[in-house]
Amino acid sequence: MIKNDIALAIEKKTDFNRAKAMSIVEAVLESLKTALTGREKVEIRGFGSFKVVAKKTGFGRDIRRQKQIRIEKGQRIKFRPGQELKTLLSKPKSA
Amino acid sequence: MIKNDIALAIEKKTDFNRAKAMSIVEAVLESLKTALTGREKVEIRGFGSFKVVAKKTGFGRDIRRQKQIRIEKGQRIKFRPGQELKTLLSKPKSA
DNA sequence: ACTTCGATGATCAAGAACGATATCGCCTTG
DNA sequence: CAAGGCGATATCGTTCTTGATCATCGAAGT
Repeated sequence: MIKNDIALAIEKKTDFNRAKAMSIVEAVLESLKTALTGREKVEIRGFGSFKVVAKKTGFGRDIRRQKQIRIEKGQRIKFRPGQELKTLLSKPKSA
Repeated sequence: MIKNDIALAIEKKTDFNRAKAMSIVEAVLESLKTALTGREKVEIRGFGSFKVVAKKTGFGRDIRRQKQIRIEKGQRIKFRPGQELKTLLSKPKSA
């Protein structure tokens, strides 16, 4: 699924045209981006939650030279599915 | 940030009332849920991607009794932030 | 539809997360 | 506003994941 597919879904659920649906989808995504950029935790009941956590992993691998390389620490986004989503995933795909 | 906050953002970006904005947000989330439930990969450029992967972890811990417990295998959702989001997170919070 | 630019995949090592359950906080709803 | 239900947390072991880089596929835009 890509952004366009989501816009299509909105288009069906509302009376907007594709362009408008798309802009709405982007607005939602941008809201999430803004929140996460501010390192704010995003919690959506029934769907899941995004949390920004400091990452401590400090090593990586350079494939060309096959040697370890130092990696700067940074931020990571942790996504945890909510109960509903977990339940849905527990079912055999074609539920 | 919670669902209501996202609806607020939509409310500002459009001319909808809170209720309509909320229903739209839910429509977006439901689209994502549907896709993920079907084990479909969701890829949104600039934001991130969700991928459903089979988890093999098979052991856990019961806190009360402090003993190992068997854990059924299942599905996990992996979220990977896109380049834009990663870039934003690299900046010192109050960019 | 085509072009462009981004995302994925692979690798190796080390660090991190997940897993269940009980409790508390807090989001959600009437 | 109050009540209800869901989500987060902690524990400890095991497994997985990240991390960068290059090529390729695919998403997004024209």
